[in-house]
Amino acid sequence: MDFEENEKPVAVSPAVVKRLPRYYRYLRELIAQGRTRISSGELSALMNVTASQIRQDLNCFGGFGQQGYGYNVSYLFAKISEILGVGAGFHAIIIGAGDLGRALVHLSMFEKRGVDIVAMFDTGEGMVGKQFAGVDVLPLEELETFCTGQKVDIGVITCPKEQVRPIAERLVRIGIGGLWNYMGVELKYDPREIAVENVHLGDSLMILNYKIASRKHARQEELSPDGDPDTNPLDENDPDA
Amino acid sequence: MDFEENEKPVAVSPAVVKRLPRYYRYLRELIAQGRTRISSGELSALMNVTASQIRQDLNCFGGFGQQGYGYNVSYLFAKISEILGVGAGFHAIIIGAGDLGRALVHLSMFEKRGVDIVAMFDTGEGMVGKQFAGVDVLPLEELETFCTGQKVDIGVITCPKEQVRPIAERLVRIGIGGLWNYMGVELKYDPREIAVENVHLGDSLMILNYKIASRKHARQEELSPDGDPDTNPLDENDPDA
DNA sequence: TAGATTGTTAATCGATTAACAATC
DNA sequence: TAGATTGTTAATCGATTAACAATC
Repeated sequence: MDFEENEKPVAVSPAVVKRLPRYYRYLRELIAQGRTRISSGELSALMNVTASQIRQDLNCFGGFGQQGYGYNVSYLFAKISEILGVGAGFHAIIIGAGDLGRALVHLSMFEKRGVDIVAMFDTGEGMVGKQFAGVDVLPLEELETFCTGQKVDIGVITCPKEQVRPIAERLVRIGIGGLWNYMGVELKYDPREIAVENVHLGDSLMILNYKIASRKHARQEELSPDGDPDTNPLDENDPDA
Repeated sequence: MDFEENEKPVAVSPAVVKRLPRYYRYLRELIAQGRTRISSGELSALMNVTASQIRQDLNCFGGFGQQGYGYNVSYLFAKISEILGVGAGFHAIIIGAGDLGRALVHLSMFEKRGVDIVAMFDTGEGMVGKQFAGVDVLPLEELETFCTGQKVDIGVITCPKEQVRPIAERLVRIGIGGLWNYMGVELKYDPREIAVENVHLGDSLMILNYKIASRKHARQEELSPDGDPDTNPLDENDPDA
């Protein structure tokens, strides 16, 4: 339970939160396969994490299992879905109808997770008035009018870098629930005021670069004799990272 | 240096590696501003991390600073760039010329980080032969021919989910350096065989969802003065479900 | 009941922060 | 030199894993 006896909410550690979507994916897959029941041991083998971690993680939110039985797959999936706000009926708008914004609106990601894209916004003459995946592109000036006329929870930021901060500011003023920021511009808001999730694609590319470059170095080391058998061989099994 | 005296490579912790791209961005910005010198203390204030962590992180790779002076910004930037493989002249191909692939090829991300996109691949009649951002879309059958005829380091995977595993397999066989996987399909390879970096956009959206949803619950807690202290409701974070 | 497996506490491990001696 | 600030070791904190009693 994430409430102590005095009913004060206890923050779930970020490490745990980061793992939740992965549980969600695996459980969805298990349901698709018709599994009705699974133990932490079986799930651990499947996901390459310890059974202990699975039980510990799930117990941050409540006792979802049953001793001697394991977990009921659909019940557990329902619980995790609920925790992750799937089915909360969140509405999103996309700011920027450029390549990235248009790619996002076409992906099934949002609807698969119960998030409804209700509008896109752009300044460019070329884009305003068009439709992508059935979503209208509205002029940026109408942002406030639109958002007061209808519930909007998430602002997806894909506009040019220079506009990121002013637009974030406008969305905060509107009282939107969260920002999904793709532009690599760092936004500093009090998390109690607005939730921010940054997608740093460039950072991810750099990390891949690093892995490739460092593997090359390691290889070159391998070739030179010195090879000492009792080294631990870069043992990184983290499939997700 | 990440080599000990005996020249054995010591694995840098994933926590440190994840932070490197952020240092890279801040240093690039400092250079743009004309800064020539910075101390760990100043950088820590700027980046909102401890000075201790900055010094600790940088020292995994070598002594880049100077006591009593701090760090030379361009030197440090050059070092981090090198560690991250910027300027290593990596070549990338994009598998899948759908919305996502086309969005990626248009972003300046790759060239800004010294990675060259040398081709896109697709099966669809509609796409093969077209050009996006000056990059040709080739038929998927030519994957092997193309990659043996020219150095390719990175495969960006944006093709349909069902094709992800077979295509990854082909790229591994070709001996490509790393995969940048956007499709949320988990790939399990020995990191010594191929580097894999997964971009789970759906997971990121879920985490944002979680933050928004849990903030709402916290708010509601604030409002209700004090719940019944000794109830153990399995589900108090279930106002809407 | 006996076997299985959770929920949970305790032990271990890793990562972050603090402190300070080295040194520019 | 004196002041500043690194590089590095030691202390703290948090997260993961192991162990086991509770219990289905």
